[in-house]
Amino acid sequence: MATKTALTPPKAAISATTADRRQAQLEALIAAAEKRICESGTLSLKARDLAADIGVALGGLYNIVQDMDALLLLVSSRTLARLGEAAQTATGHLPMTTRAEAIERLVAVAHTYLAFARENLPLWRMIFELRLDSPLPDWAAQDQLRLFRHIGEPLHVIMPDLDTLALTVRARTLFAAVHGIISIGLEERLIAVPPQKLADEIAWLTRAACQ
Amino acid sequence: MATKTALTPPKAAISATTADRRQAQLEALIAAAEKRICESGTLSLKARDLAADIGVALGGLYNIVQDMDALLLLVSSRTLARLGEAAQTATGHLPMTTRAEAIERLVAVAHTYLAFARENLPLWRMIFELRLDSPLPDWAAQDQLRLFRHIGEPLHVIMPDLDTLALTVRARTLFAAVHGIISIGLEERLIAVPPQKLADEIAWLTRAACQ
DNA sequence: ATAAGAAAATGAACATCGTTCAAATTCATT
DNA sequence: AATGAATTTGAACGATGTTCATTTTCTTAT
Repeated sequence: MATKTALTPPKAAISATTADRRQAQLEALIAAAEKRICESGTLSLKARDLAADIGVALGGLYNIVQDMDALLLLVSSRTLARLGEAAQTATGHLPMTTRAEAIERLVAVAHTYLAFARENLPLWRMIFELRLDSPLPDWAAQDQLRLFRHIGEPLHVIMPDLDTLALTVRARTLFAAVHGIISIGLEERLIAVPPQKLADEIAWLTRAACQ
Repeated sequence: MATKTALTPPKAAISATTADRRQAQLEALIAAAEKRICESGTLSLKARDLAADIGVALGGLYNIVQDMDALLLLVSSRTLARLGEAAQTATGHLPMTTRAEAIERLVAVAHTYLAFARENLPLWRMIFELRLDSPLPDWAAQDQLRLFRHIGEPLHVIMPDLDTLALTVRARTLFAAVHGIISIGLEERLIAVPPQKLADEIAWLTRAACQ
C-alpha cells in the first residue's frame, strides 16, 4: 500500500488527483457531520445518513475515515480551532500589562468561551462527550494545549510567583471551574445556574480566583 | 390495572406477596445494574446481561421497569442518596458559627464530593451522563435539591448579605465549579488537573471564592 | 380439589446501529 | 483495447433495546 504509492512518485498529476479526491471526500464528510450534529445533536449522527449526504455507499465511509470516532475527532479538532480563533479575535488585543488588565482579559476569555459554547452548543458538547478507545493522537493534543495559552498568559501576569508547573495546574483549575459552570448551565439541568446569570457568575468566580 | 388492585384490599396477604415480589425483582435489578456499572462502566450495561443476572427472560425486564433509562434513573437516585449520607457523616458535625468555620466546612464538603467521586467513579459519572427524554420526575428532583443544603447552609454564613435567590445561584455556581474540576480531573483528559493535586486545587478555589 | 379466568413471564421477532468484505466497478498503464 | 490494480459497492453480520403473541403460572369461585 504505502510502498506502492512510494514507487510511483513521477506520476504526480495522477497521484495528486486521487489524493485530492480523498481529501475532498474527507472534507465533505466532515462538513456533513458538522451540519448534522448542529441540527440534530451528536447522538443522532448516523453512518447511513452521512454516506447519503456525501453520495457514497455505506461501506465507502470506511475508505475515507477509520471509523465513526475518528470522524468525531476531526470534527472536534475543527471546533477547537474555531474556538481558538474566537478567543484570539475577541481578547487577543486586550492589554495585560497591569494585574487588573490581566484579570479583565481573563474574564473576557471566559465570556468568549461562554459565548462560543452557546453559539455552538452541539459541537461544543461533542468535544467533551467524545470518549476515545485509542489514545489521543499528538496533533489533537497540540490542538488542546495551544488553547491554554489564552489562559496561561494572563494568569502569569496575575500570579507571577507561581512557577511554570504550578501555573499550568492553576490554569487548568480555572478552566475546569468555568467549564463546569457553563457545562451544567447550558445543559439546563435542575441544579444549573440559570442561563441569564451565567455571564455574571463566571465573571464573579474568575475575579474571586484572581484576588 | 390500578382499579383492579384498588378493588382487592381485603386480600392483603396475596396482594402483598405479588407486590413484594415485584419490589424484590426491582431491587435485584437495581443491584445487578449497580454491580455491572461499577465493574464495566455504564456503556457496557446490556439488557440481556441484566435479565440473565436476575433470572428473568429478556422481555421480563420491561415488566419491572419502563425502560433502560428508568432503571438508570433509579440507580442514579440511589447513588445521590449515598452521596448525601457521605456528606452528612463527613461534614454534618463540623461547626459553622464563624465565617472561617463555615469556609472550612465548605472545603470539607468539596473534599467529600471528591472522595465520593473517586470511590464511586462509574456510578458518579452515570449521574451526569444520563440524558432523559422525558422530564425529570419530582422525586428525582427532590433528591438533587436536598443535597444542596450541604452547600447552601455554610454559604449562608459566609455570604450573609445575599438574599435567598442569590444564595441559591451562588451555591450552584460553586458546586458547578468544583464539579468541573473533579469531572475533568477524574476523566484524566489531557488538559486535566493532575489527580494528586485535585484536593489542593479544590481547596484553593473554594477558599478563593469565599474571600 | 378442580376448572376458569386473570396475571405474569417468556423468547422469538423487529428495527436500528456500526462495521466488514467478497464482488463489481472504475481507473491507469501498456 | 486489454490487463491489472485500486476503488467503490451494498448485502450481510453481530449487537442492541424494545415489543408482543404465546405460554405458563397463579388466583379465585364452585
